[in-house]
Amino acid sequence: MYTFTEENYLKAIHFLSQGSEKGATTNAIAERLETKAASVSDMLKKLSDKDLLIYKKYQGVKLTAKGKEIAIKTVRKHRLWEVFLVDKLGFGWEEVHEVAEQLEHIQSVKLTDRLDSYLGNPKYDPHGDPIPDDAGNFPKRTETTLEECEINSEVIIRGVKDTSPEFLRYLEKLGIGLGAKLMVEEKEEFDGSMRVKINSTSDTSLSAAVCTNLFVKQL
Amino acid sequence: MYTFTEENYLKAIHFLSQGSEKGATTNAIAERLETKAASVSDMLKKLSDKDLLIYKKYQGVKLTAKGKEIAIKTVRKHRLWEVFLVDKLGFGWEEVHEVAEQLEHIQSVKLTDRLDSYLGNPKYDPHGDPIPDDAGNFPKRTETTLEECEINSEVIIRGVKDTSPEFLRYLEKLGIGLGAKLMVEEKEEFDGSMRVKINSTSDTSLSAAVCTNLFVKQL
DNA sequence: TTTAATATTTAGGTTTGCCTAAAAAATAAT
DNA sequence: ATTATTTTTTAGGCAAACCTAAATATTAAA
Repeated sequence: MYTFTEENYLKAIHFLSQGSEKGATTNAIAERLETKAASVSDMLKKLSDKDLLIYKKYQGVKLTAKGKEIAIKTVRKHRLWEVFLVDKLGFGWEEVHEVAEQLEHIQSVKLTDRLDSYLGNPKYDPHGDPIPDDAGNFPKRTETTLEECEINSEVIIRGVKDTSPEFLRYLEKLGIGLGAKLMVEEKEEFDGSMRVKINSTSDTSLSAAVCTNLFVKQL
Repeated sequence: MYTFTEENYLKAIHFLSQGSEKGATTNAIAERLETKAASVSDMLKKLSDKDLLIYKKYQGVKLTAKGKEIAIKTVRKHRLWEVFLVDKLGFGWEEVHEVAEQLEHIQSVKLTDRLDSYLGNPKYDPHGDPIPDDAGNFPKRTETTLEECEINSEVIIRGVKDTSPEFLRYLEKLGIGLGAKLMVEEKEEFDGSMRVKINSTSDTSLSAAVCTNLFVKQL
């Protein structure tokens, strides 16, 4: 029905529109898709003709209901496949994205639905990102970051904001994975770093850069 | 590394070269890929430039070692995914081909290998077709068809020559699946049909068209 | 063996998605 | 408010993979 490229554009625009009212800009889309602004302009015209987005020259774009639906369906597939790769095939959470970028374009409603139930209808992917259901609804999400936590609070790692392999590998090295328990022991005003105990064992100092990228649930 | 289209051409040529010494003809490739002969000519030139096949005008084509390797790797992925769909997700054997046509192009050696062992290193796909191993070697195969069997012989269904959904659904209706046991009770000289008992229960007459398309193993 | 039929290739054209370079619009700075 | 900068769009082109129509080879038939 839709090409890989079209789905990728819709997914990027969906992501970039999160929060902002104005939608996504040409340049931002180009950067995210690692292509040139001129190519994006081209493509926006085509997607607009297909009623997948609203496009007025120089004014950025917003997805239509149809465009949003396709974007969310693609995200759903991406995240379900990530769960599959980690839970069933034993991949590390830092190596699933690339493969899921391919698998997300497989067209078969039946496949997606069966996969979903085969995996036990997971609500979050291996990075803690929410998986929309069949109807496109995202599960609610605790969006507290570690940075916001008080001294002496105990928290469970629920997700990461930055999902780059570099960051994920660093967390791996620290022994911080989804579900890990952290105990906040100290907060350094000077640089925003925090001293935490990980899974009741090792003591580590986490930079502010790390703390702001960790979603947690208070215990 | 290679496009979907390239992989599909190589797979088609590999299939059409089975047995015949002369390789595949332009028309046969066009028919199999549901495209036009002119498009095939175009593509053969390109694949030849990439040293994936040997092409001399008007003389048909043969795959090079490299081309053959890609074709077999694609077949391997296709068949592994078919096993996944049937064994893990409960798809019917007549509906997996279409989805596997998409999944076979996913590029990730790790994925293929992990999938293989997750499925228990299967030797045959849901239609009884052999799955090449990591190195591209096909498991040996009993290529007896039901048609060749004598009266009173007992056989197990091992595969189908025709894998069209129509045929597979008809078999389903007859209660004939992979592993089913057949007892040959009668052979009709007139039209080549055979009267068989299926799984020690129902008695049915199978047309010659059906018999020639069933691979069996003698008990 | 010459003609007829079939198979294959060439020529020229389309669409998709990308590019660079240049023009135009929008935003920021003086 | 005019200039400078940045953003976006247009113009013109390219490669992949397809198409139709016409030309050329090959094979089969008379």
